[in-house]
Amino acid sequence: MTSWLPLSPAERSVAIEVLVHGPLSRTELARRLRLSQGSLTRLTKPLIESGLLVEAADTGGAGEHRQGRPSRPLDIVAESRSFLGFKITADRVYGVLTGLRSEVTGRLDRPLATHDPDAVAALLAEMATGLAGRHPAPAGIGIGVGGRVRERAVVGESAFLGWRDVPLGTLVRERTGLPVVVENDVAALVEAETWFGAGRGLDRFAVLTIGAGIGYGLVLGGSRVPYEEEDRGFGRHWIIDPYGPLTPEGARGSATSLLSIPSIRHQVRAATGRDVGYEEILAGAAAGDPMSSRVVDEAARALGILVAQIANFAMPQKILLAGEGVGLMDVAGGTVRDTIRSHRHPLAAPVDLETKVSDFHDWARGAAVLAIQVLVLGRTGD
Amino acid sequence: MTSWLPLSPAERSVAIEVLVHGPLSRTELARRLRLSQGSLTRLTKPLIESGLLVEAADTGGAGEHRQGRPSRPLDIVAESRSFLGFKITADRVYGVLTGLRSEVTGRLDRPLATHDPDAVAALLAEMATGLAGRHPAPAGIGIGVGGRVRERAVVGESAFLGWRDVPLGTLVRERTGLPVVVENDVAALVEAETWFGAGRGLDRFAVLTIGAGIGYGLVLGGSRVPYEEEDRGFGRHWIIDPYGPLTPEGARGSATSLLSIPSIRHQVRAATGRDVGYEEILAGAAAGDPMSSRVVDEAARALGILVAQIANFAMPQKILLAGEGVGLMDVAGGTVRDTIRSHRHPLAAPVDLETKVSDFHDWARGAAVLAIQVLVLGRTGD
DNA sequence: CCTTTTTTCTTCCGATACAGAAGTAACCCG
DNA sequence: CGGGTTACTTCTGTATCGGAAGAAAAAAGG
Repeated sequence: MTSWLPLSPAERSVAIEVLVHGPLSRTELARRLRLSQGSLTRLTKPLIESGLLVEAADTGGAGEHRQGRPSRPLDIVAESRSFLGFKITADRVYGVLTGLRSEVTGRLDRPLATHDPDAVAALLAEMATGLAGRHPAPAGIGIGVGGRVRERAVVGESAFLGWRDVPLGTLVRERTGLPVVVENDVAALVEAETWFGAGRGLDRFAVLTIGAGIGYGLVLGGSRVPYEEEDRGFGRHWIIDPYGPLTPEGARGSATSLLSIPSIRHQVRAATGRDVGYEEILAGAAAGDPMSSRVVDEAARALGILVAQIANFAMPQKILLAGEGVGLMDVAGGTVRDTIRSHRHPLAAPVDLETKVSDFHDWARGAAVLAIQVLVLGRTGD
Repeated sequence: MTSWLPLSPAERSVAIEVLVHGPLSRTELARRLRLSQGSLTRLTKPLIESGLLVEAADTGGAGEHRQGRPSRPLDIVAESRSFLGFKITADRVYGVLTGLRSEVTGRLDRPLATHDPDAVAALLAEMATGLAGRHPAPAGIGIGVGGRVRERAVVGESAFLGWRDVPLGTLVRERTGLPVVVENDVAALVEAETWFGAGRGLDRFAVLTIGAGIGYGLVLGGSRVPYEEEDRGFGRHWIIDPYGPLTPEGARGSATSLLSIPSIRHQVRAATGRDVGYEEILAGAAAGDPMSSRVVDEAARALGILVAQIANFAMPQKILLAGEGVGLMDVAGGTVRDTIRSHRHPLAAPVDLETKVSDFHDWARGAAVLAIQVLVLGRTGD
């Protein structure tokens, strides 16, 4: 799995800086990377010749500079390569086609009829052909799976697919002829947000996902901290309230049983006997329905405690809430914020909390970013 | 505050590696620092000539090597420089004299009659003279203070001393003529443990101190994460059990009110009417006294929850419990460990927990380590 | 006891990459 | 049109590294 271009470490740092932080002039790059201007001329020359960078059209006439020779911002040729990203769920596969900046240029999703590894690989290959279409061949494929992934290639264990030691990377590579990177879905989303999203340029950054389960990722010094239990079941044993609700998933009063979408629906169903959708429960709480309000309020307090604990112990500069369940913040954001405050030291810096609703295509985009990192820029991973 | 020697970055990394990881041969150093053997000859030569390093006496005949030319381990000349470290408490000042490896070669403590900054500085200067004795002049002084410290020189705010913006570094430097580094006491202890203690060689490392208050420090990638509320009052707003005890210090059910030594004594006093010492309470719990057992047991569970949360969210490779209150682990270590387990994912890596009883001279030693880092090796700090 | 092997350390050389200085280019302003 | 200003390029000296080859120090083997 060799890198696209043989880049020296300094060249790579230039490429990453431009890729992540938009068009930058050589002088600005020299300042950021603490190199001399002369070095920047030397480093950028081969990158431009190889077609990875271009001198941007013009300063844009933004009136930024007053006098002197105008700067020549350099930009990544985002369209020069394309990447595929996939997210596999229990009953559906979501795929996106992106450029180097991880801008989505195509999306697709297909039902997943069987969990047989070969069939899944075949479906991915078929979707790859469909997505790539008449574009030039993509440079690589990233795949996000809920479960444990080893060496960015083998799915060690995935409960919802019933997989154990499935060499998904090899299976897909054989069918597409493209390099493949497989990673845990939460890990992929975290990396994507670190490079192109909320965590851009930060040193310490945390992501909490709310969906079918609770996911957590911590980024320190630009790289994600690996941990043993990264799996959908992460939050099942984070006990927030020992007297909290008991649901089919997770220990009593755990983050999963208080916050995950299935658990919230379970609680409402257990109390009312009706099967209500998540969005409907949120709407009910907003409208003042007592049963929904009680469950949503409890979830909001749990989320506040969780965020406060992350802020207290891991001390990230920013926390991102992502996933399908963050609509909770729209309905009960005030409760969440109040709870955070009451569980933080009054002198502590306020928590920089960002919310981002993400659908399954966003998860697929995260996987594509992983392919960009590994294949183009030669990041070997952890 | 210039560095002792003008070391190049590569030379500095060699010096630090030898300082922290004991005597090492050139070959071993080359392996660790990913340099060629030739470079190591070049880098070590001036360090040996300047007297900072020496070739250790012999391999020690440890029978380590089978054949071939025996290696020549290099070692820091620990005695070549000495350092002073001080810890200031409300009623007493503790001081130590150490070598480069932070080995203590002298200790002293004096009552603190007044909190007047000039008087404190004068006392420190007097103790410095007493400690240095007939040794050659120390290379620098480190001072640890509970409270906020700015730029490693000015005590921004210290509640127990009643100080605000006291330029302690300057005051002591003027009286001793030596370079001075001032830092928060917990921060200093954390740095010391990172370099020479439990956190040696680790990438992610957490320290939790139990004493008059609760302190916390997180080290990521070799450097400590700075945070706003670093102060004795850190744990006052970590709510562990909302229905927990209410004590004079800290919010109801906070880490401080459940775990700190004054709060534990307060709880026993409130229940029995007698003023009992901390050690006596621990002994009582061990002997089965119901009142002490109840308080100690609750504290142990709180500690377990705290450690589990740190492990869950900050994911350090090791957690060190330090301070005067860690005797709790001897009496109720089982409860602590059980609680940690129940608040962790079953698949999560077991928490590497180390306990270290520390007295006030250990805090002073931490401050001395800070002086070593800053003055000898030119670490500018954060 | 001398040679071979093995490992450590040193010496030397060439390649690389950097900073800094000086020069060139591009644009504004009067 | 020339000075001022800023961006970029070219050039050169230097620092630092890796790699090859050699010297040193010990064990192993005849």
